[in-house]
Amino acid sequence: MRRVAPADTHEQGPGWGTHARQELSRTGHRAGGAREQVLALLERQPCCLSAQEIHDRLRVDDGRTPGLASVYRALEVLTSLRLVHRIDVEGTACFEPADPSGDHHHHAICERCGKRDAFADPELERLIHGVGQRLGYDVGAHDIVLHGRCPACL
Amino acid sequence: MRRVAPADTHEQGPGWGTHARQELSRTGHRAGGAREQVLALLERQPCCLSAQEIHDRLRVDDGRTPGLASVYRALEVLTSLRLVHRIDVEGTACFEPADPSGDHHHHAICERCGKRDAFADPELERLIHGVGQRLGYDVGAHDIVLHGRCPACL
DNA sequence: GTTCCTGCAAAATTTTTGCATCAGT
DNA sequence: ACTGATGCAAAAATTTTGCAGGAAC
Repeated sequence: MRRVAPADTHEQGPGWGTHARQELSRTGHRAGGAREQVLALLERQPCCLSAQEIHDRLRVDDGRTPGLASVYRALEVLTSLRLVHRIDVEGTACFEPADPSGDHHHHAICERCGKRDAFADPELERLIHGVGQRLGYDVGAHDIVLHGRCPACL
Repeated sequence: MRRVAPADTHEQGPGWGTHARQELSRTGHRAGGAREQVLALLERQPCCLSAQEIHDRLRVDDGRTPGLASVYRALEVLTSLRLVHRIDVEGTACFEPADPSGDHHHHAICERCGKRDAFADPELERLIHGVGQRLGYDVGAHDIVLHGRCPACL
C-alpha cells in the first residue's frame, strides 16, 4: 500500500533553519534583520505562505515589522539558494521551506474555502523524475497542484 | 514501456472549438465578438498562452483588436465552463484548450529560455487520481509543472 | 569604514471593475 | 427592444526597483 503522508506540518526536524542560516552565511549574506525574521517565520510554519501573508504575520507575531519589499527580497534570496520553494497558486506566489534532504510534498487547494493541504507520494516523485529524463530536461524543481473541493466543503 | 507523448500540438481533433461554441450557446452566451476571437485563437494554438500573449497575437493575426479586458473576460467565462484550463507559471496565468475527452497534458518550463514543453503520462494521471481519493478531495483539475533546463539550454 | 541590507516610496506588471455603448437574439 | 458583450479607462492587487539611511562585519 502506498504511503500518502498527511504532512500536516513540515517535519524537517531541527535542521532546516540551521541549514538555511549556514547557507546564507556561506554565500556571504549577513545575519539579522528582515531576512532573519522571514526565515524564522518560515521555520515554524506548517504550509506555504504568500509574501503578503508573511508580512501580515510578522506584524502580528513580532513587534517590528519589516517592509513588504524586504520580505520579497528575502524570499528572492532564499529561493535562489533553493532554501525555499515557490509555488504559484491562484495568481499569487506562495513560499515554503525546501527540505535539504530533497523530500518533497505537494499541494491540494480547495477552490471553495481556499484551504491548502499538503501530501507526499514517493511513487509520484519517481514518475516525475522519469518524465524529466525522457524529455531530456534537467529538472531542478517541480510542482503538483490539485484543485478541487476539500472533504469539509464537499 | 511507458508512453510519454511529445504533445507538440493539441490533437483535440476537429472537436474542441465546435464543442466550446456549443457549450457557450447552451449556457446562454452570445456568439461573435471578442470571445469568439479568443476561442478561435486558442483553437489553433499549440500550447498555453498568457492573456497578454493572446492579446498581442490577435492584434497581429486579425485586423480588429479586442480590448485586453475582454480577453480576460472571455478567458474567465471559458475557464468557468471548464473549456479552457488555467496554469500559473512564473507569476502569470496561462490558458489553453481543455480537451473534452478529459485528456490531459502537463508542462515543462525552461528556466533559461522560457520555452514551454508539453508532456503526457497516463500513469501519472492514474497516480494523481489515487492521491485525490486518499485525501478525500473531489479533484476537478490538477497541474504538474517541471522547472529546469530544456535540452537546448543544458 | 566598507559593504550589504532595510525601509519607504515610486514604478511596473498583472488582473479586475465601472460604465457608456454596441451587438446578438 | 432586451440583455448580454465590448472597449476604454480607472482601480486594485501583486511584484520590482531606486535611493538614502542604518546595520553587520
